[in-house]
Amino acid sequence: MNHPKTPRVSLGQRKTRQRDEISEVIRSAQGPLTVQEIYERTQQSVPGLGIATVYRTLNLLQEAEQIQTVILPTGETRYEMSGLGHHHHFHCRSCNEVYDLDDCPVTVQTGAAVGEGFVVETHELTLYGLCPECIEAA
Amino acid sequence: MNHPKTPRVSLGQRKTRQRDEISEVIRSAQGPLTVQEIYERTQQSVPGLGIATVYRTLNLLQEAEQIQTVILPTGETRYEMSGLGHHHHFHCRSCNEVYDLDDCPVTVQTGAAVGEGFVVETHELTLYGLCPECIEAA
DNA sequence: CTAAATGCAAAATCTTTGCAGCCTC
DNA sequence: GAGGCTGCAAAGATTTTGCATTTAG
Repeated sequence: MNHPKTPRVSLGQRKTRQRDEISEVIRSAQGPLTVQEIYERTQQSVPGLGIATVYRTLNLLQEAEQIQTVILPTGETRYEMSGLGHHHHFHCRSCNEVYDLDDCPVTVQTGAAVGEGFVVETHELTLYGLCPECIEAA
Repeated sequence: MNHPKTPRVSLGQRKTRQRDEISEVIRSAQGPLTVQEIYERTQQSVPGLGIATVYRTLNLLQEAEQIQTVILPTGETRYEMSGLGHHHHFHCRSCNEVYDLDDCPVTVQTGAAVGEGFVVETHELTLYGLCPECIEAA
């Protein structure tokens, strides 16, 4: 019996500086970030990192359910780590910063709010206003 | 004194079939429509109407505050007539149809939900689930 | 070494804009 | 008629993809 070269069936992904840094930037943020923010922040530790790599990595992390997309009612797309549980966001209209909310102020009276026959499974909420820093600065 | 030709200062916009139809399509919808939906529906009464005209008219109507943009948490941009008052939307995850809600199930406890120092001025809510037709079809 | 990951640039989307001809007013 | 409006096509903006090269394992 001969020794067939073990066919390396490596399905796993590789660990790279780029991916590590992109993950880290998202993980250490206090709220969801835009692609541009992620791109700019990763430049500091991994100069030359391409925007395509950011997009590719974001899609990967999303499929791996390590991060999730947050699309604000303004149309702005942002990314944050998943596993934060049910929560919503506060969007400061002055500095544009987005904060995570701990509480959910929504109580959905299933039929009432919509009309008979609708089944509400989930909801998305975004609050707008001014954050403490912008109020102070005003 | 001579008679200078009265300079026609017509700042107003003109009434055209295209604009009429785009307005009408939005006004007669039961919920916010996508650009494609508006485009397709107008083709029926005004064949040849270009997509650029749809975009231009949507921007016009928006500046005139006759319609407003609705961006769903999926990233889908839709348009609906304004003057509907404070309301939210129900998005059917099966047929993708969007319905207007009459009731607002959100009671924001200003400080509580966010933390001290935040001032909540407004909010956006989208409910997800199944509409009556899709439940029936299931 | 081998194949996955990267960076660059080209391609694919979606939306806006320039321009010649058309149509309101 | 004059100037706004339209349709077409080109230009932007954003995200994805192809490919040669680099790099992790």
